Amino acid sequence: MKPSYTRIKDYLIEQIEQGAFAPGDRIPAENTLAKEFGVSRMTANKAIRDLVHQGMLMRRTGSGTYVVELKAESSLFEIKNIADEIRARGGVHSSDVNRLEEVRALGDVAIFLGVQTGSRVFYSEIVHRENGVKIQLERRHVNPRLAPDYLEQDFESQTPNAILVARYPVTDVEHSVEAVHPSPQEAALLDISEREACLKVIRRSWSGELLISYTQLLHPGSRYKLNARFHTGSL
Amino acid sequence: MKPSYTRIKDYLIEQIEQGAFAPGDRIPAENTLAKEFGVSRMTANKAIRDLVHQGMLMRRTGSGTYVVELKAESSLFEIKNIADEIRARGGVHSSDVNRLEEVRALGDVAIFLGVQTGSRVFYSEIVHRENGVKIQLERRHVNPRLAPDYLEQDFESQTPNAILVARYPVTDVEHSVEAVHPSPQEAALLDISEREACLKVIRRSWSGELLISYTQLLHPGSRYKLNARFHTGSL
DNA sequence: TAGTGGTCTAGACCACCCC
DNA sequence: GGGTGGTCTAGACCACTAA
Repeated sequence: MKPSYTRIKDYLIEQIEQGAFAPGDRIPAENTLAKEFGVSRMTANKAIRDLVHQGMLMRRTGSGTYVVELKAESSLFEIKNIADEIRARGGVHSSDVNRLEEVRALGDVAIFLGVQTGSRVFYSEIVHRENGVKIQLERRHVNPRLAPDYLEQDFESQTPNAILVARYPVTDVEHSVEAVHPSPQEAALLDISEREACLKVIRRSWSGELLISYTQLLHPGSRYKLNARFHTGSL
Repeated sequence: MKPSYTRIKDYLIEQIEQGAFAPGDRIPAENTLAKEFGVSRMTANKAIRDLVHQGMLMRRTGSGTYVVELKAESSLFEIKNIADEIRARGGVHSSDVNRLEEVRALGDVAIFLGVQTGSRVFYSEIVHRENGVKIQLERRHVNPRLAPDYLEQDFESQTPNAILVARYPVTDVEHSVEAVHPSPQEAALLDISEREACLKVIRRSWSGELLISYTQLLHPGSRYKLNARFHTGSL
């Protein structure tokens, strides 16, 4: 038998998801809910308390219990691709494929991709725009064994990330983040000054033991901010 | 008049901090605590529930309530303090306490700390050095209710982070990262040019639902890089 | 002043864990 | 079987908010 507070929780969640209780709205009082569901006030209290704890509701003594306003928390460090991230913010994503070819892995790239220096790897270079504004230069090296047809994909309609993630479940990601100034080439690609501070993110992703890709992301400092939130506790 | 469940909470926190209840230990049962403190079981329950929610205790139905094992820092983006980070690299950490005072929370600070605009909060401003080189300007606002003696700590021997983490298990962290140029004041504090790209990290940390601190970290781009690795899969 | 959440009581029954 | 937490009741008093 399910605890009876779950009936109240489920009801509230449903109303909120359907929009019957919109963000900022006040929900029925503890006493009201208790009466309607035929339980004691402490039981209604537990249902509400759980949802407050979950971040869905907030309470004000003497005033009422309210549906929390949407938190604008955008993408974290997770494997979300930039197109989704932009759409989630309500923006329009577009991109230009600048280069798409097979290259020889040299230096850092070979080391980080874990292949022999000089071996052939796939390379894509794409500029991503949010509402027409260039916000990311993505340069990606892909292990060709894992995605033999990588170069034949349609990158105008899908991002490289989406293509790879669809095929290989990403189990590990490593990031390094630093502030740099762009090279003249990079500045030109992003239409910014060489003087502008940029956020450079280097990402390596694995599927199990396999290193899938090595990616450099360059963002104009004035146009982009990274967000990440972690929950590490036991609740 | 303080609610009576706080007496039980305070007692438990004290015992845990003093080591009387060590990680992994079972604490007295709800009934026992209720009897000893002369309250009803529901009241003892609320005290325990709060500490579970805060991540300090964990419960097992039918077995008991246990002190949570301290999770050593996950190697993520986490709560590692910069002194440990530097030492882990084999470097020598030192720091200068630049400011240490009570200030009024204004604007962003009040919003992000979740306190009333104009209310008093603790503020510390510290420059951290690795092998003598300045690599981080740390500006931290602390919720005074959570650490009333914050300003009396010895920040030359401990970092603010270490002090706070020792007291409150951090369950949630939120970061935002961007590339910026330093203000003239910031440049002076870090001995860098105003032209240098800097990594600006804003971090908020929670213990359960309590917002502990709001911290701004500024790093010279040429001297610092952030690293993070996540394991996300089931593989 | 009426309504709301915050706290509290003194019981109760149950499922679960461990002995 | 005895102890533990999970849930639940039917009341209660209080501080705070809003009208």
